[in-house]
Amino acid sequence: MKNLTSSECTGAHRAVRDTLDIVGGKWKLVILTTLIDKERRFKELAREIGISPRILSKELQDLEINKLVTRTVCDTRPITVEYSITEHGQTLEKVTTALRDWGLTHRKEIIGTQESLTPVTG
Amino acid sequence: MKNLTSSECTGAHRAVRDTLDIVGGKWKLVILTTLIDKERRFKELAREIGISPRILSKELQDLEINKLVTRTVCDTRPITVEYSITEHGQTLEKVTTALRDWGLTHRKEIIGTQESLTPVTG
DNA sequence: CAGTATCCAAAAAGATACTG
DNA sequence: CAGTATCTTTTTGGATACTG
Repeated sequence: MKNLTSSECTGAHRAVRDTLDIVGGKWKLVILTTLIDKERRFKELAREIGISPRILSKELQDLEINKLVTRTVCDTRPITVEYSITEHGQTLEKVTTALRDWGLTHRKEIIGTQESLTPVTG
Repeated sequence: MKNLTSSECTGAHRAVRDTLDIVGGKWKLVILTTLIDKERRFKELAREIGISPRILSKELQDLEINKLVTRTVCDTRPITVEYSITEHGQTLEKVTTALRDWGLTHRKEIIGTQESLTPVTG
């Protein structure tokens, strides 16, 4: 048997890190899962998820660079912009599911065992 | 019909956020995947993954609070402390796998399409 | 050895006013 | 409306010296 720690894991570690770098922030998955429902305009997103325009703008740019959302300028008056999730963005579903399932499992594990402490989230 | 954005998604969003809060930092999954191989002492971990003692200490405390690792003081001279991954910690494997798989997929998607930009990680 | 204390840098997030 | 500019705060990570 071999030493997994830094041989076989090298590529795996990087891949895991990649994913976390891309969708691991506070807003990325919130935005994406919101867009799964249906496309939104900039301000709709801002309102619905409660995020300031500066942050939202940055997050959407990041997502667009990684081809997870598309940005479409609509020729209206005034101009509106629609953001949609891409097919590639939708491949994150397995990730989201895994995160959600484990989160639920963890709540049971932690809350079932010790009640007063707050090891979870906030 | 109902407004999915903040009704049906509430629990799911929270669960996803929980997981990211718990293992989403720079080191948590690195530490855990290292410990899957075999248990380590404090300084071994510090050396192997290249992390400063202050950060490592904090990360291990977080992990212990969430029952992902156990801390065992060994009655040696001088004292040594061993950290091991728990069974609960090992249930993160599905999460890690999902993150890794998507990271690999994403590299193909991005690198296959556009070569010069660096939308991935660093 | 295992960890804490102190100090510091960088990144992430947020409030808010402003522009085309 | 869709953003950007500016400023501030919070969080995160890190170097390093020190203690039991």
